[in-house]
Amino acid sequence: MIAQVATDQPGPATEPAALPAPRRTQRVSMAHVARLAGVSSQTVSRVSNGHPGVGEETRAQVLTAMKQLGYRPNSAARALKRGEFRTIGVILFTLATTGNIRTLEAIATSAANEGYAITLIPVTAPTQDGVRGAFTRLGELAVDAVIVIMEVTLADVGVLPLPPHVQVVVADSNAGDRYSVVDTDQAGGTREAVRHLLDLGHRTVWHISGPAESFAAQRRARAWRATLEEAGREVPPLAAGDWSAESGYRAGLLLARNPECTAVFAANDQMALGLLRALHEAGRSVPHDVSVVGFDDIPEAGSFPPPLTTVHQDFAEVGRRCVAGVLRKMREEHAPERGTTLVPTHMVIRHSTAPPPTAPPAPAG
Amino acid sequence: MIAQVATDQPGPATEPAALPAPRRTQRVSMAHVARLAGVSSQTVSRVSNGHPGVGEETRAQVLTAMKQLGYRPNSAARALKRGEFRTIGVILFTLATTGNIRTLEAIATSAANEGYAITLIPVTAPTQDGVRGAFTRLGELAVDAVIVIMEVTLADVGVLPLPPHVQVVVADSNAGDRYSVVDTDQAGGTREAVRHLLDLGHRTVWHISGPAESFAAQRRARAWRATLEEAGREVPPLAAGDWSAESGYRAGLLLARNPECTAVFAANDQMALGLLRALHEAGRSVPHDVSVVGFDDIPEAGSFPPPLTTVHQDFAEVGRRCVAGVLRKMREEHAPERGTTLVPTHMVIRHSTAPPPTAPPAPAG
DNA sequence: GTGCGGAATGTTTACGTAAACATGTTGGAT
DNA sequence: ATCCAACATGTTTACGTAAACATTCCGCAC
Repeated sequence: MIAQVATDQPGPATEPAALPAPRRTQRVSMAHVARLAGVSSQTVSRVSNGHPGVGEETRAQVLTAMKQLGYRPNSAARALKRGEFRTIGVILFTLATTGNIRTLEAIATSAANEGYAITLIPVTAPTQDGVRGAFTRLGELAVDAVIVIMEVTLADVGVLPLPPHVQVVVADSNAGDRYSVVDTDQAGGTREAVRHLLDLGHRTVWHISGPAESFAAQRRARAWRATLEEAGREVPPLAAGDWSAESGYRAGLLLARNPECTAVFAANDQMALGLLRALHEAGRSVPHDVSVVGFDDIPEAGSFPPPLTTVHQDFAEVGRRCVAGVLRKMREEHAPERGTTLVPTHMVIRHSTAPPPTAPPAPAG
Repeated sequence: MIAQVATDQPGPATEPAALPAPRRTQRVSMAHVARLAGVSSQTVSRVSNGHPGVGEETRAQVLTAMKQLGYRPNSAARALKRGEFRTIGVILFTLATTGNIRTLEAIATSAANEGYAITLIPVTAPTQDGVRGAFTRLGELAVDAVIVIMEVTLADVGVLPLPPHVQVVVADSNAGDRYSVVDTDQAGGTREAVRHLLDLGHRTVWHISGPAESFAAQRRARAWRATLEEAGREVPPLAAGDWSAESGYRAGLLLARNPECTAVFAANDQMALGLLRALHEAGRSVPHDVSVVGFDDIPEAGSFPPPLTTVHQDFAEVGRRCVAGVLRKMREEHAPERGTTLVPTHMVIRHSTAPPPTAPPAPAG
């Protein structure tokens, strides 16, 4: 039963001349190491896991044998025995948006710090089938817990069909009543942005929103409206974008024609970029004629013409909290806690905002 | 031995009132399904894997039992038995660059199509320790093959310390003599870009390069130089950037002061954006005074002021080829093929390029 | 000297699945 | 009536690991 091996000792650069031996079954197992070291496989296991109760000399022998054979623990067997994979699945709909990417990166980093690996489960279509497919695969996947980055309202799904026994944390969603949700404080950030423009003396603030299906876009638009209403300002018609710079440009072309419009809050930096181009082409200077605020603070924002005032999101913190949350849930087993955790934002003021052309020194009336 | 279960039947919404039963061991196995369906576990296995030779009626019974118990195959056991995980590991150094992200996305998509999942292995530091750490984890990870996205020269590593029995494909590297490498045709794309500017009548082309450690940056810079030399043009001093828009801006401030400089090739679109801002601030109009070409064709490029002429990379194709390559290697076992596959680029001509101010109708002399 | 505790190591077993092999059952050809 | 395919299903076993339990050996207290 142990025979098969031999062939494969990964010795130092013994390039096999012509036909390499038939491979496949020749993984080195504890049994091989044990045989070579002249001990039982249990002892190898103990050494491999750093358990105490192994003699100094024996341990050294085993270590040598392991190195010599190039032994690698078999994670499948290990997972089977232990009942856990030390892996977190991440379900997301696209890697095309800045937010998702940065959240993913942060999740990967924090997970790595905790000794967990990340398995990516892309969902092709944001439909019931798409999600169901992802979760079906997921159910069979080597994963202990799942983080769903669900930035979009599902076309035809009310509830996520989650597999049993897998803990879930959702980033960027409104499912706080059903799952644990970690999200950026969209409302807070938006409020800051709008207030900043109002405080500069603008009568009101226009808005280019993200796509209607996006939770973040919805929340930013709602908070924009609410902030204006609270301040007793007129709420101008909303320009609907789709996150892309191109859509910001198109919205900007309209806005640029309206001399009333002196302050615009774009729901993300890319659309702000498109807006900037539209304003530039229309001959309206930023920030002298029109002030612009974005959202996200992408790395390029500081190099826009002109450098963009925007709302900075702490994606790293979102990632950290997602991982922490999911691990806590795993360990505590019970109490499938729900509710939403908000990660605060802060404004980065650069050169795309200024008082309006006819700057009234006191708050307008 | 089968006892443990019972507690957990995920029946339709039977919300347990107060304390949920102690969990952990109660995963539903084939044995449970078999018992409920009144068959042997082997029959369950056959149904689960869609093997033939199971009676219609029996199959239906088993299916019912599976649904009723919420059975999920245990991937650890499956992997252990089959000797494969149906998972590909992806090692990368950062998710901060457009190229990496888009390649990753493409890899994830193609892998999913092939029924493979993706495990992310971020390397924190591009040093020997960092890489070694990643590969150590990797060795214990549930992965059948690895794709390395190595866009950067390792500070202190000559050769990748790869674990045995794991097939590898490298994206974006110069390790073609050691591994299979899939890369964008950097040289071809650069040549096109430079020739485009030359053909418009510019005497020569300036270059803002990426960071020195980046393979792609190296290759783009080299091809730029080579193309100019082939055409017998003067090679202006190279401006070194670091991919960021900010660095493009800094380089642009210098370039803008030089009236000789009428055409610039930036090694990526972000730097081109910074350059655009610098030129704009310096009062030099694009494309009338200066022509600019970027590289990558990021989604925003079409919305730059002005829309950027750039070299489009087919990241999806890179991803597809990486996955295809690594799977082929796995299946064919033998012949660890090496060499580099190049994915072609194509130019996207927008509005940032035009003939030079003093447009000579014939090729300049 | 006897016995007992504890350290070092070995043996058994189970994790859940699926290949390989074994058994049983049916119906059609002879 | 008999026998043998062909099919449906059951039984055994192994994958590599690690917990639980068993054994051996030593030294020290009495």
